[in-house]
Parts: sequence; structure tokens; C-alpha cells
Amino acid sequence: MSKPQTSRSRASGRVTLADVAAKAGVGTMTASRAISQPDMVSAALRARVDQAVAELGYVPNRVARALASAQSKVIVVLVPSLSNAVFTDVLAGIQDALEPDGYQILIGNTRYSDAEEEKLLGTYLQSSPDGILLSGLTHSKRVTELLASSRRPVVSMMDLAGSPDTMSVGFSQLQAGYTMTRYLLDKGYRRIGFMGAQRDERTLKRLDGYRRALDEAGVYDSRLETMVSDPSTIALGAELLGRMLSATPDCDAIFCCNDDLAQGAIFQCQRRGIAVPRQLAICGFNDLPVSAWMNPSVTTIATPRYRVGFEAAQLLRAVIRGEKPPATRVDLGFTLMARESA
Amino acid sequence: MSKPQTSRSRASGRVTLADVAAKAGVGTMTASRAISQPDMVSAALRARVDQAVAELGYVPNRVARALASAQSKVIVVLVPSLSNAVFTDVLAGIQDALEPDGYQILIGNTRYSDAEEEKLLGTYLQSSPDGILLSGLTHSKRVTELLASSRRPVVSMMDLAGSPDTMSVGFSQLQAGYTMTRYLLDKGYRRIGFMGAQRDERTLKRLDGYRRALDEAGVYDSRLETMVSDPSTIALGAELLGRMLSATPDCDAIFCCNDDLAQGAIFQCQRRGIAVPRQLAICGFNDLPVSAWMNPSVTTIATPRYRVGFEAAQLLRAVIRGEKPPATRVDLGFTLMARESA
DNA sequence: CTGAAAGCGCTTACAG
DNA sequence: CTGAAAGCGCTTACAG
Repeated sequence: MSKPQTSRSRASGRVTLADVAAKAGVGTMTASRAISQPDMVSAALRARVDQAVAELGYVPNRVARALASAQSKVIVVLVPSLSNAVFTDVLAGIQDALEPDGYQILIGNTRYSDAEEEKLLGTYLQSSPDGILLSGLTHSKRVTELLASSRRPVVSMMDLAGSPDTMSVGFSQLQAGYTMTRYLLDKGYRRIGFMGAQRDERTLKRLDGYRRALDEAGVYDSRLETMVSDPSTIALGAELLGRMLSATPDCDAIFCCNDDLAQGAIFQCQRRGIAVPRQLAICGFNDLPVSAWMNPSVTTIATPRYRVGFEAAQLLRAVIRGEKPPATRVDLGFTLMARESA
Repeated sequence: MSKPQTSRSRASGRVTLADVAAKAGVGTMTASRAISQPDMVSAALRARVDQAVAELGYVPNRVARALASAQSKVIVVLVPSLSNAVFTDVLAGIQDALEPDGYQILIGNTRYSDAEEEKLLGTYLQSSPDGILLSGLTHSKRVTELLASSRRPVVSMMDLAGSPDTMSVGFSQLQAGYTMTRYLLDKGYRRIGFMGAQRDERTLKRLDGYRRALDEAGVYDSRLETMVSDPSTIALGAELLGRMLSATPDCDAIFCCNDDLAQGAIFQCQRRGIAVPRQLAICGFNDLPVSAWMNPSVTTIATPRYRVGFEAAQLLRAVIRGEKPPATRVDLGFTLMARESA
């Protein structure tokens, strides 16, 4: 019934547009139009083609379409982690913005590695993406070159570029770090430590904000900073708390660059019988789900991750369509969540 | 310098294999072979082609290759959630297994919705994937049809199929539910509640295991079951704890179908001054990172998520290559983590 | 080990 | 509103 008539040597056995056209009694390109641009075709014809499609169980070959039209309808998204809820939220926003439009999203997990990012980008560029969504502003030389020679629009997420020439959607990581530290200072804490992991771009900027605030208050002390390169986890937070407490026992508050770290530090305090925040205040960053619920609840910075993904995708889509976007540098802000732990 | 000579109307300006071949002074198909199957070509020729590739900055067009070779090197993965760490771990395993082989992974988030799953599968099938990785065993009629007519190999993840005809990699959800309930019975609990969310296939099987264990012990009471359709979150766990306690105040233990729920329930107990496990034992499922660290730590079932993804991908890859896999039904088991909360 | 021709399944101009 | 021809950039048999 739905057997195609082709008998050439390389025929795939797949139902093609030509089969649909033959069944409907029209040319292939008329069939193509009836499917892709139904408005440009008479209702009767559309109905006939639709029926042929249904009877034959025709599935358009996206690969052939991409090759012929030079439009892949593919967007590449590179995130540094999938185990971090921050980036799965970003992805959710991207998917909601792009999927209604028929885009296919190629997700690459760079695991915070430049080498991985280069490799993934090299592979994904082979799919001729219509645009690229990147995490952060700083990338390796090789990545920058690949991006440039691809001549595809790129939007950076989670931070704000210095110039509007680089499209970016996010918020000021530095200012967020500053705001949190100011909050602790205003509460009267003076020996405020910083606990950082991953040593990525965004963590470093939060650290800059922390330093600036402490400098202004005249209470900066580099010994209060603990920074490691390991991925940020609860277990690491627990461990780093121990380290900080033995290095600087007079520390009265800790700004953790991530909620995981803060949670781990608080759990560790509970095990050691250290009262939070009475003996030691602890705050985090990102407002992950556990933070609002645990006891004590975690003071943190809520970040607009879903919206970052959504707005970045919208911006990219506009540029792909050749529109001039209202802004190429979109600041979505952040919110300090003052809770029990600090 | 690297300007292609093509001047036909639809030329994309992109460097093509023909450009590389011309530069190297060989035919296009020789160039193609030098790139894809370097072993079948003399070293001198390979070097010449490689140099032309480098000088021109040639990036192979994966789309054209897919069309010509009828091999897309695309694997479709459908998961019900990306915010659930369970599935991001599964994805990590899949990526580790597939990316070294040059596969491109198309990730679809069905959000536990049949309609979404149908839509995503319909779209992704247009990319002629070489294989498909699915979560769970039960799918809508439409999905089953799409899968059948695609004639692509499919591996189901996270559960075990009844027959080896359906390829599956996971563990017995029912047995895991049974094991956890038996553990609680052995500890002396008799009024054991079940708290479930999402009402998905796997939750229902855990519930079956719970019922079987309680039935055997002669202490089953349907009033102790609370099951809702909302997504499983910490907030929901907190809320459901309240509901269970007012409905069945004599409940002495709760088996939560998910760690989020268990965590939320425990946090809520802490707020209400209910001692866990002394007054109420609570256990979870999946062993998410917070569970080992919070106080009390959460008794739960550790599930081999990463390995499920990894092994499922390996199995699929073997089948795609036409190999006969050692087994088409792979049981990876689970581990009861007895901790403080129950 | 190397190559000329045909084809993968679709869409893009260009006419009517 | 509809169609025949050419082409997107690669690979597959088939010869040499």
C-alpha cells in the first residue's frame, strides 16, 4: 500500500515527497509548498496533499530540507554542567522559547572544560546551526575563532557583556557578589569569609564583588578566602567549612559562591554543633530548591535562570530572522533572599 | 585566500569538499575518503588533503553526509524531566558512552506528558536518528506507532521489560519498592504510609512493591496511601506530610516515592517539632546528593542512574552496528542505604 | 590505492 | 496558484 515505487540502488525504502506528490497527482515542489507554506496553495490542493501524507505516513526528511534550504533550524546550546540546577533551568527557558518554533536544540555539556567546549563546538558546527547560545563571556582562543569563522549569531548567557556588540542576557555577577557581602556587613559581621569552587568566570566575579565590599568597609583579609577548582557540591561545602574553621576560627560569616556549598557547610555545622547563624552566619548563591526549606533556611541570591534562557533564546531568534532586537545586552537582575542562615 | 571559487546562484560561500579536493589536486571522493577513512589512503595523499583542510578551514557538512550516507549519527533521547537529578545522571552516562563515537544526542524533555512525548518524537524522527533511548516501558499508542514505523532500534531505560524482545536497561522498580517496605517492617514499623507524586509508571510500580510487602505482613491499609499527580518537589513533600498526619495520625513511618518528597517531609517535621525517626520514620528513593548530608540523613534506595544511561547507550550502539548484544534485558540492581531517618 | 557519475530528498529561483 | 530543472554537499557502488 505505502510501498514506494523507487527501485534505484540506493533507495532507502523511505516514503519521500515524490511519493506524496505522485499520489496527490502534483509536482514535488507543489507538494513541498502545500506542506511547508500551506497558505500559498489552494485549499483543495492542500487537502489532497494532506491526505496523501496521511495515507503514506510521510515523515519529512529534515536533513534533506536543511541541505536544500541552507537553514538547519538547529540551535546549539553549550552549558558547563547538567547536574547543576542552574543550567537545567536555563535549558527549560530555552526549550520553551524555541520549541514552538520548530527549532531543534543541540545541548552540549562542557563540564567547565575549555577542551570539551572546543570539541563540542567543533562537532556541533558541522550541523550548520542557525545560532549559538553560550554560557559566560570568556572562552578559549580556539572557541572564539570557531565562532567567528562560523559567522553565526551568538548570545552569551548568565552574565553581562561590556559592550553591546557581544549579545548577552543575564545579570551582573559582580554586583550580586557585592550586594550579598554588603548585606552581611550591614548585619554587623566583620570577619566574613568567601568559599568558592569551580573557579569559573562567574565565581571569580562574585569574588570581586565580595572583595570590593570588604575593601570599602576596610575589613578585607585575604586569609578569609578559600577557593578550589573542584566542582561545587554539598560534600565539598562540608569539607571546606572544616578547612575554613581551622584556618580562620574567628570567622563570623561565610559567603558561599553557590547554594550547594552553603548547604553542605550548614549540614556540617549541624553535625559539629555550631549554631547557624548565631555562632556562624552562612549564605549562598542561586536559591536552589533545598535552600528555602532546610532548617535554618538559607539566605541567598535568587537568580533569574529560566528567564535568562528564555530571553536569550528570544534574542537569538530575532537576530536569526534578521530583525533588529530592542537591546543586545539584557540585564535581568537578581534578588537577595534574606532568610534564617545569615 | 580561502575564498571558494563557486559562483552558482545558490552557493553558500561555505568551503566544501570540492574546494579541498581542488586544492589538494585530487577528486572529491578521494578527498572524502582521505578524511573519513584515512587508513584506506596513502600517507602522502592523506597529508596533502589534511593540509588543504587546514589551509581552507574546511568544516565537513554533517547534513550532506547524513543525506548521502543514510546514516545520521544522531541518537534521540527522551526523558520525562531535566530538573530531576535522576535523569541528568542518566544523560551523563549516555553522553559518556556516545560522544567518543561521534554521535550527536538529541535530548527531548517530555515533562511527563504523553502529548509532549508524541510531539517531540514526531519532530525528532524527522532527523532520521540511528536509534532511540526512551524512559520507561509504557507509552501512548501514538508513540508506539511512531516508533514502529520508524524501524529504528529502541532501548528503554530505568525499568525492566517483561520480554527480552523489548530492549531494556534498568532495575526492578517493584522489587525496590518491596525491599524498602520490608526494611521498614523489619525495623518494627506497622503503620507505614506511602507518599507518591507524578503518578508515573515507576512510582506506581514502587507502590505495587509497597502493597505486596504490607499485604504479606497483613498490615496493609489503603488509607495510608497518599498519591497526587503533581511533580515531585520538596515543597510538595512538606505539604503532603501535613495531609498524611491529619488523615492518619497513627502513621509511624512513611515511604516516599522520591527523595525530594522525603526531604520536604523531614524539613516539615523539623519545623513542627516532630522527631525523625523517633516519632516518625521517613525514607525516600533515588539517593539524591542532599539525602546523605542532611540531618537526619535519609534512608533511601540508591539507583544506578549513570550506569543505566551508559549501558543503555552501549546496548543501542551495538545493535546499530548490527552486533548481537550479550543481553537485551540488563538488570543493574539497586542498593538500600540504611541511614538515620528510618 | 584512486576516480567519474549518479544519487540521497528536499527547496530555490525562474517561468508560466 | 502551479511546475520542470538545477542544485545543496556529501557518499555509494562500480571501475580501473
